Amino acid sequence: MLSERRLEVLRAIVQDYVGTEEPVGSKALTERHNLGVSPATVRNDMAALEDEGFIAQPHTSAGRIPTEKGYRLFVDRLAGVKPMTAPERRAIQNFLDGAVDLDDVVGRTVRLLAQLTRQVAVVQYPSLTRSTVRHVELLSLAPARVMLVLITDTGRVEQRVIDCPAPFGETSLADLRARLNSRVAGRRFADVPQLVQDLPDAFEVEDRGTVATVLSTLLETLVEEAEERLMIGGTANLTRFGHDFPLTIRPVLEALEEQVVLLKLLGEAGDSSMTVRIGHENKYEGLNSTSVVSVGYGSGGEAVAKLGVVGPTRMDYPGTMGAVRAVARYVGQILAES
Amino acid sequence: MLSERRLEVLRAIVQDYVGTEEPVGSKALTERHNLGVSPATVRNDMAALEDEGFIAQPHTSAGRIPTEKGYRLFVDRLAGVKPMTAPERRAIQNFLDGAVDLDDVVGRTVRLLAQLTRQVAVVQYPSLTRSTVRHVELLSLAPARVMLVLITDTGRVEQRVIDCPAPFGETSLADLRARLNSRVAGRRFADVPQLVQDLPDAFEVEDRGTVATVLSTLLETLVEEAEERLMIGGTANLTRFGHDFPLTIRPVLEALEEQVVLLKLLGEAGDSSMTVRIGHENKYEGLNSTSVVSVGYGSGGEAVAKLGVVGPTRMDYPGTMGAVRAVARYVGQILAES
DNA sequence: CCCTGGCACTCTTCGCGTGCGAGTGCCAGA
DNA sequence: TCTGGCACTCGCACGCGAAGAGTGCCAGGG
Repeated sequence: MLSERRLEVLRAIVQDYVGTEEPVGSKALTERHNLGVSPATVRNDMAALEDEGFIAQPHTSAGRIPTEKGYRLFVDRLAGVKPMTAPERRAIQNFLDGAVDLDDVVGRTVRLLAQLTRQVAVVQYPSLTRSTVRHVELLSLAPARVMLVLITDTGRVEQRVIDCPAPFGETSLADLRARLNSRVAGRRFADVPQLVQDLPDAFEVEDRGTVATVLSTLLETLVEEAEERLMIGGTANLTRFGHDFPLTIRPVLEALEEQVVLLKLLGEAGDSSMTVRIGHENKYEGLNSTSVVSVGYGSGGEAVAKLGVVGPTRMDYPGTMGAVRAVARYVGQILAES
Repeated sequence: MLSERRLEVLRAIVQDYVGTEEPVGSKALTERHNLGVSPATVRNDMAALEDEGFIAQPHTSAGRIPTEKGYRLFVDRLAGVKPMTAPERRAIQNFLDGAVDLDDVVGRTVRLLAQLTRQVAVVQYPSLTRSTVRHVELLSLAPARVMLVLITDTGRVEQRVIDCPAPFGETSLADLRARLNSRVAGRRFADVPQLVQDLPDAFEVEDRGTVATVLSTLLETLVEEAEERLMIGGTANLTRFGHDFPLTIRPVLEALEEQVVLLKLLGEAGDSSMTVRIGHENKYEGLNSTSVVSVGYGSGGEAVAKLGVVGPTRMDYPGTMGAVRAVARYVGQILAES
């Protein structure tokens, strides 16, 4: 078991290393933090911490740097979430408030997050599966051609053009539109299939084929578009990554281009609560030298999507977590308002 | 005036340097290309080329590398466009043929181009200034809250939530919807402002404020929508850039995130014909160490947008130009089909 | 039992001098 | 106008030594 002071030493090491990016030695530690003990004592503690695998030496005559296990302990037990200052919060709110539509909200969020954390930001579009239907619109383009427009409560809009098996009158269309909306408006996507199951029965025989086509297109759209989208930004911050550039940065850029990888990454990260994945805790090996801080955000109490940042394992965890949490909150508010 | 052989020497220098990334000396040149003359002669030619500013020496005892002026001459007079091989062309076509919608076409194009050229690819979405309005939908969310949904003939959908100055009844809403659509459906974006100008006059006094608000939001949306979008990809290829990483790569990443910069860049590049901008020919200084190869593409004879790649000035110009041209052609075909 | 000061030891880093080699410029001759 | 020869310049890799940072260990004191 590690004594209180040893944990304190670990915290000090992490903080210093994150600040300076250089291995930290016992003497420097006692000077920068008043631990109340001598360098020699700190050395003993460091030896113990190294035995436990929380810190390591790059080479024999260098100071210590935290291991992934060390960061893990730091995040779990030693560090809180650093709250944003009032001006920062105001700035966040102001910046997000100007958004005109969902794309804009996501775009602003990603820029904001990248700027606040000085790292790469990733923002997932509100998921369709967890959204509710605000409205379904049907437009007649031609006698046997209908456009289906699906609008979610988070502001996402999807549309499809449907070729009907038979001409479909305006009145039937209006009827279908009304019935459809009365059933699904305000309901969750997941529930839609059951809700519309028996809908064709309410129509004349000659219209049933068209109604069925429209419904199946609707369901199809729900499935297809449930496929998540996301936006990334702040890749220029990758240049602050480290010294051994090409090797570190390349796989990260590759991972960032593989949206599938990122979506899986965000998906794996628990529920809506804040998740920190450090180094090899990330399954995708291109991201083994990075940490990912993510959190769910949503318009109501429940998360509709995730956002987060990707940065070096050596990152300012409390600050990053604070920024991520704050941004998620305000984005949730913005979405709830619209 | 430069003799034929000297141009030949320049071409050889560019080719070798692009291949090896190392300054090329007179001896190596005579060995790798059979110029039919001795190294000493080549040295004289090199001295002349250097006097003219086409090549330079990094340091006294090193070989020569092309200057931007040298690349310019190479591109203008010494190099053709290397055509794609038949298998390559087939691969391009196959890859693009699978696209299901516009987003997919652009996404595939950007990936393809990045892969073919091993550089950063930029693809602009087809310009919307020539688009027409397919339908305008108005939905009542609350007594004084309306959602505007705009659908274009290219399949793009934009929506805005509008807070009305006064409550707006369902019948008024239906009236506005009908009048609006009868005027603007099928018309070009550019014509919409005049078409709706006198629309408020047709309504009761108490509704005019709301109608005006809706219209101004519509016009605003049209303007925003017409603003071009683009997609980039292959940023991981930036790692192949050179040795002095952080300094070179950072401004490029920053430029790539500034879509405005890129749009301007593509916009400046002449009409639809292939344009090559080398180093400082790019106005934006973050891209001063890069070359941009771009070309217009379109479904018919006319270009609707541009695409291209951003790479180091030391790039394989003939190959890159060949790939860019080929991809642009096939994308044009795909768009024409759909 | 834990903390402390001291001390010897280990490595990395940096500066410096040297030799090597690639590449050049110039010149005289064909 | 081209060619071979030759002296010259420099960047770079290498080896060496000094400096410095940091450690581990040990004996002594609270």
